Amino acid sequence: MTRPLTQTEENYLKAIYKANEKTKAAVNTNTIAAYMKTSAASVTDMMKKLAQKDLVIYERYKGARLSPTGSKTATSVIRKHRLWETFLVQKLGFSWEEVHEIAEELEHINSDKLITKLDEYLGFPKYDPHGDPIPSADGKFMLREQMILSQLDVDESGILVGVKNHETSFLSHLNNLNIALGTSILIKERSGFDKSLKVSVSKGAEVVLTDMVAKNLLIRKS
Amino acid sequence: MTRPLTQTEENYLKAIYKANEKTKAAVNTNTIAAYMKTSAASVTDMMKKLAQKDLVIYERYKGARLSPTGSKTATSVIRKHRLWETFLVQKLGFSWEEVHEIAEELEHINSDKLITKLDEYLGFPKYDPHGDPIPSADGKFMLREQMILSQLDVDESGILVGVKNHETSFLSHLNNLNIALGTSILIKERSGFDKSLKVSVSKGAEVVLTDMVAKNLLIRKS
DNA sequence: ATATATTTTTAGACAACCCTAAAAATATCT
DNA sequence: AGATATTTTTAGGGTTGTCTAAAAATATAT
Repeated sequence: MTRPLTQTEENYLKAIYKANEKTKAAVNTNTIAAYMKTSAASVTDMMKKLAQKDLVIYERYKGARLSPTGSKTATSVIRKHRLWETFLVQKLGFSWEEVHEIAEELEHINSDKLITKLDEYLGFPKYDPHGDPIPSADGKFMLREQMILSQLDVDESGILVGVKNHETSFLSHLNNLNIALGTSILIKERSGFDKSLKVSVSKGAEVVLTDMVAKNLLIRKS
Repeated sequence: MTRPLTQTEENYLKAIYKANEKTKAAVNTNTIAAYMKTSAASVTDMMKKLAQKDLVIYERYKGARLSPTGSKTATSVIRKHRLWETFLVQKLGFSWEEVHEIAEELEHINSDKLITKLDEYLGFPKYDPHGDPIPSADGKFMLREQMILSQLDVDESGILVGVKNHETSFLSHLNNLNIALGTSILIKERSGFDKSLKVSVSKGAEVVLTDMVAKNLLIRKS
């Protein structure tokens, strides 16, 4: 009788997943606490519990990594999150900065059939409204060539395929600049002083992007 | 700082709502316990808590009724449940006996905007896939003339507009008989012995309905 | 390498929701 | 009305997930 995980447990797994996506090294207690906006003590408690359920590999004072099962679970939650975000934007007409919070709730709904049907209904999307890849049912991510806008040279151009920052304020800022997924961006000038870029957006309006913005834009060179 | 209700609290309110829909009288502790599949002791605890939050009017040993706020909340949860059921059937292609459980989870997602947009996406449906009325955002139900199939006389006919029983087994039974919402049913014969009915379905096949089935079919006379 | 700072764990406690068993209140029967 | 049966509440306790404060382990600095 393996009972389903609680939302909290799923969120811890997701936090660990996101924290070590690249490194695969063990994640600190404090790092998890920051992700979860909770205390280190609570994290320790939860790591013991998740380790006992074989979802996490945990050594005291050394941090935690996901077990294969834990990793599969985390990926499945991310899949659900991104499919729901896609639904909210494509079908219900939400804008990309509104959907994260709602999807944080929807991702915990428990029904494989629901997700299978939702995926089908959406036409098996490979990327969500922020350009993040949607893992397939067996946990595989679609990878793509991408680079950060700040790495482009003057006179080079790219198409926006993703964003590294998902905060509402950042996404709204892009809305104001008329920058969305698929928008083409051509670098016109780079300031030697603060690295800010003058770019032309969709072969039209010229706008200035601070380096802080440019660092968060993922593009495919065009 | 009114924090949102927990799923459990919402489910208790829904249970009280359903238990006294007609009578409006106070609901027994044991009745609520049966609905919630929990112990009477737990119900007493919860009633104290809900009374303290002004969601329920509760007198010890006398049972509970919903306060205006409690009633509004219960109605809103029912609205969400029925809209999600409609979505699952109409958009994702679920069959009517599969959707209740999933909607039990979806009904607790917290976003007014989500429900507003879902309602619009579905074309402001007035009835869910079981024929139950979907309350409007301000809590009003669309009422309709309806009667129970067993009340019809021989040679009278009606259109199925709802079902009183929502169990999977009952709904599957209707599927097997080719009876769905909108199906027209004409009474051909009534047995004097066990009140079973011989009916013709959609002006075609003749089938026999036991009284137990006929009692659970809501029809509009045609 | 020893002291200091940081990180992590343990200890003890609280809130939400659940339980069983016993006590109290109410209802029913004769 | 008195006895019995039923319903409801109280008492005491368990689990999950949270917290703060103190103790223990590890890392850093001089």
